[in-house]
Amino acid sequence: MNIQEPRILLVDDEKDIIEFLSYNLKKEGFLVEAAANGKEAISKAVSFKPHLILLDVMMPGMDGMEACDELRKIPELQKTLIAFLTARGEDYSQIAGFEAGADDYITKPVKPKVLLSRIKALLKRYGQSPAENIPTSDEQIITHNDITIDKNKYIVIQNGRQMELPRKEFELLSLLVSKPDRVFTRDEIFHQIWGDDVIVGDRTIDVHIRKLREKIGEDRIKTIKGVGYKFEG
Amino acid sequence: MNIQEPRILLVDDEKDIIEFLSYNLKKEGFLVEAAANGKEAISKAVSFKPHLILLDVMMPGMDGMEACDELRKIPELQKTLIAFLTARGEDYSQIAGFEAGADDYITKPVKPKVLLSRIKALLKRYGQSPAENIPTSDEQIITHNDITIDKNKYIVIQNGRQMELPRKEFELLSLLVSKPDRVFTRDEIFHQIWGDDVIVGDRTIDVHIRKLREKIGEDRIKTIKGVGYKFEG
DNA sequence: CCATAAAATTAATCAATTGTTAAGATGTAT
DNA sequence: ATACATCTTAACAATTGATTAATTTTATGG
Repeated sequence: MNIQEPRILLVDDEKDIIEFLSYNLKKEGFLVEAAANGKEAISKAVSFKPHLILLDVMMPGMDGMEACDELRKIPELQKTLIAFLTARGEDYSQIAGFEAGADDYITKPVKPKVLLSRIKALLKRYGQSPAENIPTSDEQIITHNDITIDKNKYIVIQNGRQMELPRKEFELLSLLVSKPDRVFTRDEIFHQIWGDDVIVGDRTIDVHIRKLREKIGEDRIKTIKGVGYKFEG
Repeated sequence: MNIQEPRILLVDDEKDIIEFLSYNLKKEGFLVEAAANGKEAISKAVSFKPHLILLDVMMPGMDGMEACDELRKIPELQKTLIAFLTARGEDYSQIAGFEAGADDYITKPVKPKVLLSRIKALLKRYGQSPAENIPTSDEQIITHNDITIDKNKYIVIQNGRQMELPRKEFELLSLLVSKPDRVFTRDEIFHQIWGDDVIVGDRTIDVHIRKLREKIGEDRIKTIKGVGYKFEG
């Protein structure tokens, strides 16, 4: 059986609460990440792909309800559960309308035991077995928009067109696509693909980038001058 | 639980005050060390690596402002918060300009409760609290009001509009936005962005500031003449 | 209110980084 | 061994970004 810990994303602006919850959840074997506000929550949710998001309703900036709205719009998070954390006695009137987006409510303060049973119930109820459709981190197949990279077969598929890339080009592309939009510095790239002790000239990377651009399209890999390259989604 | 207490370095030449503050802070669970003058402050800061330094402005020998200047040049203390302690009614004229480098002001005499809430607010605001242990992913995102800076993607988002800034401009903006309303002296800016050994003319910073203002709006970066710049929230 | 130093502005110049191309080196399969 | 693919390098071009220089504007203390 493919046992993988359920991933939980905590979103709360109060560090104390994050810490408290985090400690208790980790102790139970959950993988936990935290975000301090709505924006952070969204970006972390995308990368972390949690099974469950515990979302504080009242937060500065983008609050929990807005955040929930945004989260619900993200395709990859369609099956992700969202539970609202509300302070006891908090004005329910505005929250009520948002029942729609939330899978559960949990009132703070909450005892660890209660929290855990609620979470387990939630995960069980919706049969959210991680292996189902949520890509795991060590996945051998990376897909992003029109591009799919199969590290096992060593092939790249773009719009159904299958390509075989030379090793270096393949590794370079895999690296960039593994974190779309993230900038990889030249140093990082050297370190990842050539290793620490191989020394190659400055222009080597450019040439590989050049060939990749020829093959997958000129505008997919963006240069950030003085910094590095990134793959654009 | 493995919580690491925040470390606070007190710098004041009056023993009474040190004792008074020290007692109150320790009672709240902070780790406290003391120094009686600027030089001592610097050497203790290096070894103690405090999260926060409470710095008396008026001291014999190297005074608080000088000390602050020196402290800001030490790379390991880049994230350290510095709050000035000023005697009520102290000649503000010279201090005013020296908002530079300080993250907060506290006027003496100060009631323990007030001091504590100020300290907690500071630590919370800049996320230097002990709860920092929570594993953060490799995302470095600074958000302040309408502006979000994503260092991984090397982009700035303002009201949903995404911009790509050249390296120096990006770094300069990141620096200023990292501590809104805090004044950064030109010296500090040079140290942080150009490093110690690069020498460039005086007007270089102005030009970069100019370009930033063109891009993010004229009134976001404020000039404090004779001192430096700050990003306004 | 003026004198003065600091900062803003603008355009021009300079510097650094990356792009491009082709050739040669290295490796690999038949 | 030969042919082919891949990787790297070198030389130069192109581009972008950073800095300076010259001038005007602004802020501040006397």
